[in-house]
Amino acid sequence: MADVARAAGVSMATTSRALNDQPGVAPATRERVLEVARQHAYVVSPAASTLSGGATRRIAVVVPHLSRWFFGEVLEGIDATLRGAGYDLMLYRVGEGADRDSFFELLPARRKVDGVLVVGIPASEAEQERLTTMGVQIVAAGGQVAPYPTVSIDDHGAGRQAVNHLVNLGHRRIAMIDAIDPNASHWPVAGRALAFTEAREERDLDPDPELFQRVPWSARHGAEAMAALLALDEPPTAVLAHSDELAIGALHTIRRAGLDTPRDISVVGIDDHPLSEELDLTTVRQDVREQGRLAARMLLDGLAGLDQAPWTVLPTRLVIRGTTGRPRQG
Amino acid sequence: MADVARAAGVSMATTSRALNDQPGVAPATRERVLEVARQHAYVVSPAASTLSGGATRRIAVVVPHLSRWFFGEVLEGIDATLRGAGYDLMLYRVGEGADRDSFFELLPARRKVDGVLVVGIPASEAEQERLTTMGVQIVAAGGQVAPYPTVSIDDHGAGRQAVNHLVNLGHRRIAMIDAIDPNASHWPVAGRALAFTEAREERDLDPDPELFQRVPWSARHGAEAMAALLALDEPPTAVLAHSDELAIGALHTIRRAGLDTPRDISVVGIDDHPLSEELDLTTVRQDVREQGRLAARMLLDGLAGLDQAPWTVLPTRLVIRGTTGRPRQG
DNA sequence: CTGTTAGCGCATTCAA
DNA sequence: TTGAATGCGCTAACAG
Repeated sequence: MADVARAAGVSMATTSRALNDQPGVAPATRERVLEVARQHAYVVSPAASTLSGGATRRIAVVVPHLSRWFFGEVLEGIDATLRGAGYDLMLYRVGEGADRDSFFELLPARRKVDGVLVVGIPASEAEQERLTTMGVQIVAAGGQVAPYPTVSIDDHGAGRQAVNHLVNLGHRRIAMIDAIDPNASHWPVAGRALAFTEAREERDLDPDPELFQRVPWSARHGAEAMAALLALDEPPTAVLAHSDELAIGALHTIRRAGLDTPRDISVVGIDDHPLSEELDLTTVRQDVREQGRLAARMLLDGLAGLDQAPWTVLPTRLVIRGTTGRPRQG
Repeated sequence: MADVARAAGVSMATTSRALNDQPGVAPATRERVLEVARQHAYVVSPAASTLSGGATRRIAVVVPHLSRWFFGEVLEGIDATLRGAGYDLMLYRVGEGADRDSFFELLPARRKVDGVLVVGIPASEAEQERLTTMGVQIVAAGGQVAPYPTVSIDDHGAGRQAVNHLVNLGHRRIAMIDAIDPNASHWPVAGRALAFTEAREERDLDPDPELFQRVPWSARHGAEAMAALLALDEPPTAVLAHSDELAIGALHTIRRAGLDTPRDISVVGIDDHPLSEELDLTTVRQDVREQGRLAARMLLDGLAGLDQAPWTVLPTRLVIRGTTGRPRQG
């Protein structure tokens, strides 16, 4: 930078200010500095900036999975917002247990990032406090309630939209295939299952406990759960799946059994996975990418000292496609 | 670090050496320094290390997409290897055009990372040169041939495995649904289509050009392409899809048309997408996560000054499931 | 509006 | 094997 300063005939301080869009530089001077910098193909060293008390202009994004559609989609949104603001994205995939602990232990102390975006897993109060006391902003995204700024959908409401759709079609013997994430000690999106159990009482559904299946998150497990449901003495007339991936597995079991949707059984999922449109799956749509965008925006706002909404809830919408219909004998 | 040095009764130089596992420190001294550092919950400032001539211990991973299964899976592999080596992962999603240019322009000059892992998109020679001259290592992963270390599958071979399977079953009127990525100027995995066109000649297949469809990468487009194929005067008896996502779309069109696989038509994909097992799709399996692991390992080796394999090709394997069989009048 | 000065925290010479 | 000194490149006070 010294070279640029000299070539522009100004001091390093002015150069720094010009390069960082800071106030207190005459427009003409600023332009001259910028021009010289361009000629020298000069770019500031982020390491030096950081060391000198500045920020890192890096954001850590913490996810429990990478190969699942939801997380990729959130990342797209986060990436777009961060890049637009000139921030870099550091990706951390942390599971539960040791590597998670070490993550929350080491990251803030090392001052590697200005903020943390936690996606899909709740950070404990201790972890949160650890971050904020180190001056690191934190925002969460994706199905959870947290004591810090959060953007998510209303999982409980989404579950209701799905169940109500089935109930309104006339179904009474409704099953749910719920998901449990083996990689998470707390399951953030219990709201979907809650909506189901509530509806069971409020809308006078068949309370048979065998109609509630809980399996790991995968199409295969969805298929197995569906097989178990079909094996019941009296199979359900409709199934609510915690996610589209589970629903897709269920659909396949139904087909293999020689049954048809929605003639023999209805299936509704939640998410609106890219393949769902093609598989004609009725589902509750959420805008995942937008959640990423918003969460990143909130984090950036916090970094800028602006007020943040404490909890933003994005709407969901029932998308009726071909896998749901009235039960057989109306 | 000064505090630690004082508390341990040694100089900063010794402290630095001890903390960085460098030679020239008496075991006893090293242990004492480490112990003091632990008590003080001290961690080195990466910014200061970098500034002082050290490396960043950061790797940039460049991908064209984030919400597609393949890229999430590669990232899982990369992340695992990088984390194990104590490196951080900076994620860059770059498309084509302006933001891509600016990426390759700015990243190396800013010395933000020690190396770059390019996934799924070929870097031009100019871009590659720009990186290496700035002292940044580069390794590629995923379906492409590049003038620098690369790990991929043999796309041509994978295509062959798929076509041969169909030919061996007795099919002669075989169609291909190829993928074109609207986000990429160069399409790296042309090998799959090449295998198809070659087999057409070598194995005496029906050369009807209408049997070759090329569509954007999505289940929906796969479905549309399949509809076009079914609308032909003489539909194919088998279809090779460039990827499982396209194949899944095709399968759905087939079902909607009241046809059955493999009775009326056979379908084979490439990838072994997580949903393929559940949908019983015959496919050619590739180990995507391993590609990520290996690519990261190669990059790390290069950084360490070790020899790198110039081009590593991972095996693929035909997985015969329920969507392929002999043609109707065998 | 601009310049001067003083660190930021570490790795690395070169001596001892 | 260890220590003292130097500089990495920049930003933030403070002065002018």
